[in-house]
Amino acid sequence: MTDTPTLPSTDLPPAWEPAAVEAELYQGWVDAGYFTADASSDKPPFTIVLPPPNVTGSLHMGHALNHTVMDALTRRRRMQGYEVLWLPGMDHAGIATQNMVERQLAGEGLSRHDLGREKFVERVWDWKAEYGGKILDQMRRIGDGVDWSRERFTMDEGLSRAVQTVFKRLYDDQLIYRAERIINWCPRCRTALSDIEVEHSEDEGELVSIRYGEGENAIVVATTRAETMLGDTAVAVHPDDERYRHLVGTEVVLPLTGRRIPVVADEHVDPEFGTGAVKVTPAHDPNDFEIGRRHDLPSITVMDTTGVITASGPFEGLDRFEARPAVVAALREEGRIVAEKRPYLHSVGHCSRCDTVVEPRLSLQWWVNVEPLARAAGDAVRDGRTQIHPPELAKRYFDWVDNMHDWTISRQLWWGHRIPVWYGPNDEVVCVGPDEEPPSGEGWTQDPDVLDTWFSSGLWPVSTLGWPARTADLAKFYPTSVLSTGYDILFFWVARMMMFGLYAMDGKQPFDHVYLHGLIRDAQGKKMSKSRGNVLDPLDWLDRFGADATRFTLARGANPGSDMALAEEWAAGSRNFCTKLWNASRFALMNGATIDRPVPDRAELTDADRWILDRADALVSEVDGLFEGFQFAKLCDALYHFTWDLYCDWYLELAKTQIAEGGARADATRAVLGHVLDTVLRLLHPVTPFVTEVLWKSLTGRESLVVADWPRASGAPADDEAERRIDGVQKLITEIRRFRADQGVKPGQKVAARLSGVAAAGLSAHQAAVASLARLEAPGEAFAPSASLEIPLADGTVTVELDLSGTVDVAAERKRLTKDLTVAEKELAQCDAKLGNPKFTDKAPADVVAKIRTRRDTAAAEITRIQARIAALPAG
RNA sequence: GGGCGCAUAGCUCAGCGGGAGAGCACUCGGCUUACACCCGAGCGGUCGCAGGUUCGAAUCCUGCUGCGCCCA
Repeated sequence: MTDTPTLPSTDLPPAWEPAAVEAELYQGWVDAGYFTADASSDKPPFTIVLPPPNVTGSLHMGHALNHTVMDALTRRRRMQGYEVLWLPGMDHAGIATQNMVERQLAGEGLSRHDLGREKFVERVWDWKAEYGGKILDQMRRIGDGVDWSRERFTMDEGLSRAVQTVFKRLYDDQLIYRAERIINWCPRCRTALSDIEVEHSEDEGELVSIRYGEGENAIVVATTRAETMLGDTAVAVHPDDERYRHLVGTEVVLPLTGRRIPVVADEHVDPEFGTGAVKVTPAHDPNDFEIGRRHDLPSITVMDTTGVITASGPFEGLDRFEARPAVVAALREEGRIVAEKRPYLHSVGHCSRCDTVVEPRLSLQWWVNVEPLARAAGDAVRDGRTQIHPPELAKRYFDWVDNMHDWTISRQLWWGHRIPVWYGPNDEVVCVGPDEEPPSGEGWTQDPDVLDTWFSSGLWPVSTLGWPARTADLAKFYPTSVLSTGYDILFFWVARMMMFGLYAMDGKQPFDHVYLHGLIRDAQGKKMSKSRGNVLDPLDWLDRFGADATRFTLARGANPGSDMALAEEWAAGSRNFCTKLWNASRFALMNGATIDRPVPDRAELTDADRWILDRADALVSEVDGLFEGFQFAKLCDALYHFTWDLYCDWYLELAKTQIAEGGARADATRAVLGHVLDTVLRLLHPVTPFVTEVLWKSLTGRESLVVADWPRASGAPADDEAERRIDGVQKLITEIRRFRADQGVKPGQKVAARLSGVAAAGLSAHQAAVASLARLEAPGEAFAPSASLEIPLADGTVTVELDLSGTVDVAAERKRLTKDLTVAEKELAQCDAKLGNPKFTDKAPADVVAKIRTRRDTAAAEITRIQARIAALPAG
């Protein structure tokens, strides 16, 4: 072995410090125009529209995961030569934003009504200019390669035009209508909500049974919302229910009010539930509304829009939650309370924005008849135009779109797209398209309400590309390639975008693939929540571990269809990986790793060279397949394993001896080091763009990895013999290390050793490597072997005699051999059991039987060998 | 109430018909000339329970138990 050459320095700093360089790198990429898409390009398109975050939002772990996924997908496609458009933007988040600004006004002692509609909306725009869009800067920090020149906002002029266009078109197609129905009403936000903006939870309440009527005609009903009895207009029973048959058609007196209400028979009453009789409040319950419709009952609204009782009487002016016990108390005083069950667990709807208990309320609203739209949205997935990943979630999608209720789209807000409908003095209703003049003159007024935010964000995949205009962007980049989001947003995003995209684009689906990732949880798999105090902040991770480590952690946890647990240790591990890559690259560069010199012909290469090149080839194929299948966790694991366990732990170590040889061998090694590193950096770049960019520029001297080519497997057949010999080298080294550790030899201490059987095992060329990695030195004149070990390899057994210059720890050696013996005996027993079963040898495939025979023979030989070793050990 | 999913090493998760795996944690030994954010070695599992199918089951089927999610 020659002297170790002094290592040349590189231009890389000794440690990877992400915080120092990330912002500058990112700005460089933006300035270079790498992320700006060209609609006139000849390259095949690859498009992702960012599910627009709320203008009020800031980056949380869920976003960070989704952005990592989208950035990885787009960066890979860009390297593969696609014309990539990743389009960013935000939605105006009607309720959330209006709440935010109203809170701000409240601090000044004002309400929005003090300002008036026009001034209030101006104020919201001011708010947006000053505070909105924090998340856009956070996207830069995480490294999102989005096309900032195409950034959009749902309230932009162009997108507003799209909204008005589609509204008009749907209205003309009679798919938008106005109707008075029971809707979900948030008394705090004072607006209607759609079904999916209501979250149900099992809450404790009280089930009160109330007796209506007297004597023979008495009938008992139960309710958890006693205050609604003020609005009862009937009692309903099942038509076949013998208990109540005599009462159907009669009237009972409604307590507290003195009103007489009918007893009606209705098929939808469940006679098994409770007393089998239900109170009917058509203005405050969806089921009761339906009963009311069937029996032509009046609807009496007993609350105002803030949940305060309006029914005249002692309860007027009380909030619904004050009125509830007050009504019960009054009923009790009249002796009408038959039973009270408390606590009583039942499902209660809450506003998804503010958590206020939703009040079902009779209200005149605008609706979308979703039936034809939802059927088209289902069909696009059914016939494979759009694929959902993972496919298991398609079922959930179908369940939703196939059973979707009509969609309430009007919101009683000021911030949003105002409904383009004018009402005339003689009950005229006119829907106005974007290029039409609204009717003017005495008595004409525009509908005061705005549209659900999802109405505009449902148009996002088409409106951001310029629709309804036939733009070059729309022609080039629609349908989009992938929509990525959490599975919890399936109904919000995917369903609505599918419905509108298909409708607007005459049946052309808005995306080819839908990738649904899991939700982020804490280290124990618990949901993150402020109240639990287990929320992890991606910005904190970006500061402390860097963008690459944050991204790698998230991508590595992204197994399809399942949630991911996260903890700081995960991020620290990824940071360590980046550091490892950094140091390995520095080492390779110090040793002259290069891509400028081609890798020599196979015949000129060592086993180690061929082995690592073959493994790199396999890695490229594996990573490609995993990317195509959205298998982010697995591709990260594959890259991690290759980089750390193969490239660093073995190839770099083997390369040390090859470089020490000098001459052509060293030059060839430098080429292999460089080419494999180049491949790894390219493959890692979509997930960890920053560290790979710095290293790759240093390795290649080229402009940027962002626009480098994606690697391809060479297609050369793998050298199985080289692999078998490297396996042998690894086993030899590992066994010697194990023996040394068992014997308590210090890792750094060199041990004189004599190897025999190396040539027969085919490892003559690898003696220097074994000596180096197992810390062996050549036997000197005084060589006195005190221990020996036999290591069976594929092509022969190598015997290693070691001079431990002292006594051997016989107990440790016996323990080690005994353990090996136990393993071999277990193996033998298992194999014999199988081979002794004629059904196995008859029925199992021949290759399986042959494999078991080989294993049996190997185990038997091992047992013989180890038993001899144990017998030869000195006593004690 | 209806539907779906999950139960594998201390923790988080891969594996989904023929030799129980990874990361982290833990134990032991090391500043071995890229890296202590490291290196080397190791410990650790009747694969939830009970049946069934099969030559063979962590892997397929049925039931049970526990947990989670979605919808009503």
